[in-house]
Amino acid sequence: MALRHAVLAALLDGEYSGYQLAKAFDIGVANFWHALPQQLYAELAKLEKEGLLSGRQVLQEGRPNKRLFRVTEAGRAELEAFAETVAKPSFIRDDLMVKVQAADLIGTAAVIAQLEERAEVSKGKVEFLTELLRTLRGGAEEDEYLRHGERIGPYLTCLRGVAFEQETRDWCLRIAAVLRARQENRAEHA
Amino acid sequence: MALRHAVLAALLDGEYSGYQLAKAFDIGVANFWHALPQQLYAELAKLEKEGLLSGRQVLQEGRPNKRLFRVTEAGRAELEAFAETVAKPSFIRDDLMVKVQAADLIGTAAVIAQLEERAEVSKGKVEFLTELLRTLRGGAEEDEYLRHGERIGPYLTCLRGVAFEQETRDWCLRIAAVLRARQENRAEHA
DNA sequence: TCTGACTAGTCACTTTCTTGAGTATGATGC
DNA sequence: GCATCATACTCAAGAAAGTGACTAGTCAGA
Repeated sequence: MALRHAVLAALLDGEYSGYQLAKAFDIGVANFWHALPQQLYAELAKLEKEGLLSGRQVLQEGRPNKRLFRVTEAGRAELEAFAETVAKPSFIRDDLMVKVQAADLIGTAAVIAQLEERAEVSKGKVEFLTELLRTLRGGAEEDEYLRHGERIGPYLTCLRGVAFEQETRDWCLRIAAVLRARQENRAEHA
Repeated sequence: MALRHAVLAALLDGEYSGYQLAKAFDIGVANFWHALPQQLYAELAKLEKEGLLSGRQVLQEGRPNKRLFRVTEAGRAELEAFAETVAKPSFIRDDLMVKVQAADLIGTAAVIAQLEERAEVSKGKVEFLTELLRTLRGGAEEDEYLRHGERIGPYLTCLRGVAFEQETRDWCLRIAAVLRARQENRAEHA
């Protein structure tokens, strides 16, 4: 049971449909939790059945109807209890790093290309998240916002997201350069 | 199919038993792939059956016998093919960040304590990994090692691990301070 | 002498995740 | 005019991962 808490935490900020929640997971929540839309729909249904969320149907014209969910008092209590439990260590899985681990014993050309591609993606995310941070804090300075803003949770996780993506970008570029240099070096000595 | 490649990449550095592999996963591989011993044993068996690994029994005295595995030519080819496929985006899950996301709508005392605890853990990892890096590069300077070292894959992923843990530590301490300040602020105005 | 940690695994069960497809409507772009 | 994208989901099957318990001998320390 783990996704449930990520969903509850994401829904604290308002009423969302499964579809909107999936978007939110792509944008902000992705900084600390990865999940596919199908999982979210399933989890929402389960949480509603358990009374941690309440859903209501919203009829729409010109587009499909939707169900909006909000966290119930029981849901909030569940999160509260979760916050007290010991946190598991953070969990990472990254294909690209597996490839880098193997790098000198397999061909590196493809890996270099992928590192540079990932660096580009991360750069895009940094820009996007930086903009998102600006939006979240409104006109305020960061320090001011962190001291007196009402809802800083999403801002804080987003800060971490920016740092992570920045790190990713730097690392990818550095490693790509290292591998490229070795490739050239080998070519010279061949 | 994903753990298999992490296992193959980890085994490139020599012959390991399942038990040793589990250790390796705790130390270096944990920087990019998380897996439990039971999964590893199961995966080793599967990979052997498919011919990507070959295992041999080693009889021991004073302790249980063990099976050592090495990557076969087919295994290397599999990794080679894997390196060419597009890498999935990195996959993160972190309980602690879920708690921070919810932070201002639930009690923060426990979260602050956990942030500080995690910061300590990360500090320990930074120290450990920094030492590991020193060992890996022998007496050489980093630049020199990266240019001419024979096997730099594990070093490169380890570099990333250090950066990640350092980042984690900084973030945890900063967020803990922010949350603490808000707590005190509220107490004053109450 | 007993406890607990280390080595070296195995087995069974359950939950979770991923993959891939299907449904339906409206708007937007070429 | 057709294709594709956006909204808004649902379903099923299969692969992967996680949980917990169990075996069994050795060695070090209280």
